[in-house]
Amino acid sequence: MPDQDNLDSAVAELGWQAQKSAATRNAILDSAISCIVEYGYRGTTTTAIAQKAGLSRGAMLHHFPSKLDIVRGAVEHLHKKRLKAFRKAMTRSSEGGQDRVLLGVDAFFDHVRHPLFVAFLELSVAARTDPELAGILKPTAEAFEREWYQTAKEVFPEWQGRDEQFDIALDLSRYVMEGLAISSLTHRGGDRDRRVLRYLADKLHELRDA
Amino acid sequence: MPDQDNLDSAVAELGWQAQKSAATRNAILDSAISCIVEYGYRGTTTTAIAQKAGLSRGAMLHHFPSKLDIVRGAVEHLHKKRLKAFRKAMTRSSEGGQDRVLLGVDAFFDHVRHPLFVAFLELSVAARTDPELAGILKPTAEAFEREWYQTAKEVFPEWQGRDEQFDIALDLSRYVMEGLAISSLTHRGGDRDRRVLRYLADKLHELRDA
DNA sequence: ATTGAAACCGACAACTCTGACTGTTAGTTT
DNA sequence: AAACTAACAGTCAGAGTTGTCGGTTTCAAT
Repeated sequence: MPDQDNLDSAVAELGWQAQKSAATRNAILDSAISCIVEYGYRGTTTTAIAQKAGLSRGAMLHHFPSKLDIVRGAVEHLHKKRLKAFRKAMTRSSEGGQDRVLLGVDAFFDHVRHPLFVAFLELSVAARTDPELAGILKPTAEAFEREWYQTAKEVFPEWQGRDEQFDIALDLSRYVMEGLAISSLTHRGGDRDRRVLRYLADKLHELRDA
Repeated sequence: MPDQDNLDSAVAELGWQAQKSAATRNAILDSAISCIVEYGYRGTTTTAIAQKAGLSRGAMLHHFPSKLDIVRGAVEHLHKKRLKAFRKAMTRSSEGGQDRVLLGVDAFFDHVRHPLFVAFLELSVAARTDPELAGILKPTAEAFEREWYQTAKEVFPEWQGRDEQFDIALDLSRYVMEGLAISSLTHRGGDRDRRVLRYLADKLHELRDA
């Protein structure tokens, strides 16, 4: 056991190599997600990932033996990042003492316009015609949904006892948001989008109070 | 002018070759759309299109010199088919004398679960990272949206004078439906989806009557 | 019937991506 | 200090995709 607790505990605990390895792995996974956003899932090549991560293909294939290994890691990586970002945005919005519903809607809207959601959308669509990817994505996506639901329930405790309304509110919000997100891929609806969001917030209020 | 109006007017007007050419082109475009649904846009190869259309690659490339030409044709083809199917479903639903809103919601829901919508979704997502495809798809998608809106207005004349409510109703329906469609790619929500649709129909009634 | 054009077929070269391989440098252990 | 392991780089062959090209069959017109 190398237990010379003196200077850099991270170095001491992991060693330089292990630390560098972890950093490189992170860089690769970040690069993979970035490539998925920039080139699409099927357009993402190992060459591009390595290049954007700043190392050679050979080096990358040392950390992840095959492309599918990278994908596995990237999906997991994305899942964690997305959940963290969602939780952060939601709790932050719930702290502003004003209209919690409205803040939540805005935060959610930001969430589906974030590159991380684009990456997820890209993966979801690709998984439809790629069984291997589907096998990787499906469990993670289901886990995300469960944790997402749990988070929402924690952040909005004032809905307690209104379970059915809360479920409808969540589902409705989610579908509107995601529909909005994919529609914004082709068309740029500014005012009409805002109007729908306002209407949505209005209905959420009703669901909570009525 | 070969005007021997005797038996087959189509043959007489077009000639066997022209007729066969048109039929083959249709088969190719149908095959292309089918491949997009089955293999995804980036996974669609000219080999697969030709095979599914039942002719050789060489023959296909006689009708469409390049893959991009096929894509152009397929996008246009898809646009027409989708609009026709939508109009048909909507007018049919409006004829059933019962709850027109509910029938419309069901028809719309069927529409976004149809393979043609899947193909459109596939193209939309691919276009995000493919400028050439985007250049082809964007004008067509915009045209579809305009004609879709027009159709809806014709089919539901009882909303006349309630333009703002009607716009909200349409946008809301569309986003919920499309969000529902992409969510169904990963998860299979049966009851909860139905509940949201019921809620949606309820709100559409409100928008119309209130 | 023969000539021309259009539909159709198969083979080919150029390109790209992936995974496997060999070699090199840097850090760790004894 | 030596043996060992991990990180990294570059090259290679194989598979797949696209577009081009020459050749064959089928229809139309003179």
